[in-house]
Amino acid sequence: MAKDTKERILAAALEMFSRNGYAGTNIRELTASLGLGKSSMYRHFQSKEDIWNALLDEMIAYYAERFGSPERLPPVPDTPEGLVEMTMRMVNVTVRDERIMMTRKLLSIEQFRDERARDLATRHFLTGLEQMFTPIFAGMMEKGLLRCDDPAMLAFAYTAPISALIHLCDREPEKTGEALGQIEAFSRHFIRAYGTTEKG
Amino acid sequence: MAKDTKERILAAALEMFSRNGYAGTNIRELTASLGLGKSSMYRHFQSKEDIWNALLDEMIAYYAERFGSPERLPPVPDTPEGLVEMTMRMVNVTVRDERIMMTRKLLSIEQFRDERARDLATRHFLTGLEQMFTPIFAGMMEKGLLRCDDPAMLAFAYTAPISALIHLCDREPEKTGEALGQIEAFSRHFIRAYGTTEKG
DNA sequence: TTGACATGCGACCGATCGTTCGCTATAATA
DNA sequence: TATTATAGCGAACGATCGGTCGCATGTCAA
Repeated sequence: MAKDTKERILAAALEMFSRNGYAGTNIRELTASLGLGKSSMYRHFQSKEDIWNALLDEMIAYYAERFGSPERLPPVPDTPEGLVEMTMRMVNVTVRDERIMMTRKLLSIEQFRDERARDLATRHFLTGLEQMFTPIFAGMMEKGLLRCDDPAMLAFAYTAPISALIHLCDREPEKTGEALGQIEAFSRHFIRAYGTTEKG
Repeated sequence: MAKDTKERILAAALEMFSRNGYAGTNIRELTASLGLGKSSMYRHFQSKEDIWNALLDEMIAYYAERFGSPERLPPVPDTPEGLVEMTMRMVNVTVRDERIMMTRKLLSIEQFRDERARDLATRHFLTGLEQMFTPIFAGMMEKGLLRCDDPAMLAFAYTAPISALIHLCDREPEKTGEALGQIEAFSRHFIRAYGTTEKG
């Protein structure tokens, strides 16, 4: 029961922090949204800032588990179209998953205030995707699916535009469908530009 | 004197909002940073939110004047290297200019809370750069400097990675030098990938 | 049954928030 | 000069903030 409440508080904190920011969130609202008294929160956390730190711990651990482990790497596609499919599968998850979306929004809001949030933001928005796609592109080059080039540079050139459109989905959810279409179009464009065969 | 104070308040608001967010800023600190009494602010603005709205007005007008007008478009480069030079010139300005940097940070923080901030964020981070580079790339294609392709797609593929690295500079200013190097490297890579000649 | 512990609650605390008030000094207008 | 508007100030207001306190309840081991 206690453990459950603690997790529910963290979930509510993620939700409210990602909407209103840390400073814009008060614990009365937060606990009330769980049908909990204001003071009961202090049975589980020492302070508001303690919630923040615990939430960051959780986000960092979640990211490491979900995106950081090497064995979690998606397989190298066998065809150019396989890259598109893999990309769209990943993007669809990352855009629709409420928890991941709230995490991105929270990091956007708090990246300048907290050092750990700053580091996690860089990983979420930039280096993480790049590091994930570098070995994939290296593999595709070995298979002769992509022209030989610096795989890290290609990974950056591929993931940064996709990341920009994911941000657009966070900011303007009503454009999600349109953005997903743009991502797919960009992915095919990318293959046309860097691929070895003429047919996309 | 009055006009001057009003502008100084707006400047201080941009500075503090971009550091601590709207909710994380209090007017006592804000006015104190100007050597002004707490209550004097209300001679110039009706409320804290009024400051916010006036600041947004200013940011929107500033963006339109500085980046929105067609006559402000940079000329089409005559060589591939000219694109790199033009890019680095623009990026250097946009990364070092305190006001533009604070505007980006503010938009990152407040994009989910305010509709006008949301729209301006999309323009700042995505569509603005794209629209600026689309005619440039179209011109470079006409000049035979780039392979014929969809200039809008190329503009997106070019500006989104640069935008991502500009965000990195905002988030981790100590990496600015490194990021500028990466932008230049990416720019040359882009020309190698899409250009018509072999030499970068 | 009893004692200890965990978990919940409402009342309350001091601090801080945005904001208003009454007052003064200055500068422009008549 | 007399008047009026402007712009500054500190004190104080009510509301809300994060956080504490004492108490009630439920669970479970002894």
